[in-house]
Amino acid sequence: MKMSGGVEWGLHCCVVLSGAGAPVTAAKLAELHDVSQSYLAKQLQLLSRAGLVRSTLGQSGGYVLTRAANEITVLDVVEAIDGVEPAFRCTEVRQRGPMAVPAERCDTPCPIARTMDSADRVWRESLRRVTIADLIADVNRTTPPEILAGAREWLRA
Amino acid sequence: MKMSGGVEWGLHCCVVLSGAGAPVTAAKLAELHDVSQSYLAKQLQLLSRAGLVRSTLGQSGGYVLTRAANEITVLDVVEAIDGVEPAFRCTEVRQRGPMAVPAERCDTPCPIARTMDSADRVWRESLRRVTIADLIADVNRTTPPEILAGAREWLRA
DNA sequence: CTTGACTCGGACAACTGTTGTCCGAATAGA
DNA sequence: TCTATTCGGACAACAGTTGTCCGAGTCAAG
Repeated sequence: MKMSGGVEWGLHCCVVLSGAGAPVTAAKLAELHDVSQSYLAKQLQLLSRAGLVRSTLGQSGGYVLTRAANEITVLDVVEAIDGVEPAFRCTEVRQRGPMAVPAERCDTPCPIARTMDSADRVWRESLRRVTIADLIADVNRTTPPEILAGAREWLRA
Repeated sequence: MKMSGGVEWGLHCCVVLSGAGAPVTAAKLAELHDVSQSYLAKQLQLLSRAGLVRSTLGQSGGYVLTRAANEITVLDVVEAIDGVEPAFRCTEVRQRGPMAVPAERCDTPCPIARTMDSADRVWRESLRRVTIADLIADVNRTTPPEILAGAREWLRA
């Protein structure tokens, strides 16, 4: 089980976008994070489709967050890039084979599916509790101020 | 993000093995669940490596649980088949690019990684709370008794 | 004790999904 | 009007998972 690597990039991009007041291009975001520009563009498309960022075309265009940082949860980004499908999907094994349980007796979901579903729910709930604003606060607290200022300046240029 | 489909099979096998007193062959388990015999064998190998089941060779051989059903958690099976690696892996983007944070200033993990780690922990904790015995109790409560008896008989034959 | 048939175990392909790249359509500014 | 610059979706390469096979080892019966 592996989450898409684009989730990490997407979250970093949201943090950066929140700090910059003006639109930032995909190329700049890619260079800043030292990742493939073309591939990061795809992740930004996913964020755009999900309505988390808005893109403006032409000169001096780029990406901007559509909401305030404290209105965007980590779960929003994860689901936008990695999808909303739960990791476990019940295939109803109990309805197959020589000792199959008839479908009309399967009104309640399989206990295995229920267990997985419950775990998935607490996982998502945990991610929903953290917002981009929380991440930013943590970054501001743990990274040297001169680097933060440098990054802000580098983005402007 | 998608969990290996073998996890579902492995859990069903554990439930069945717990009910049968004698060793059950991979072929029988595959036929009972109507899944590929060769592929299920691989999942059983993983369970064997993890020490959850013990295999006996030769005639009248097969698989048996090594512990009582209430001593095996769902998480045990998930980690045996799907691996113990967390879904999210931090690639330390902050240490890359033109505004890289020097490694010696990165003693605390990235807030993104911390968030993901925390979610992963509650997910695993949720799965650890449920044992095979719990699943069996649920199955016994929700499936028609005649089918349970039939399956037990079918396994013996 | 010999034989024989049956078991699991690891090595070998096929396939789906993710990762990565490219060029065209559309846009804002000069 | 024109040009430079932007994003967006279509096109390959790679990896991991899924699926299959045959050989080594083992127990039971004769």
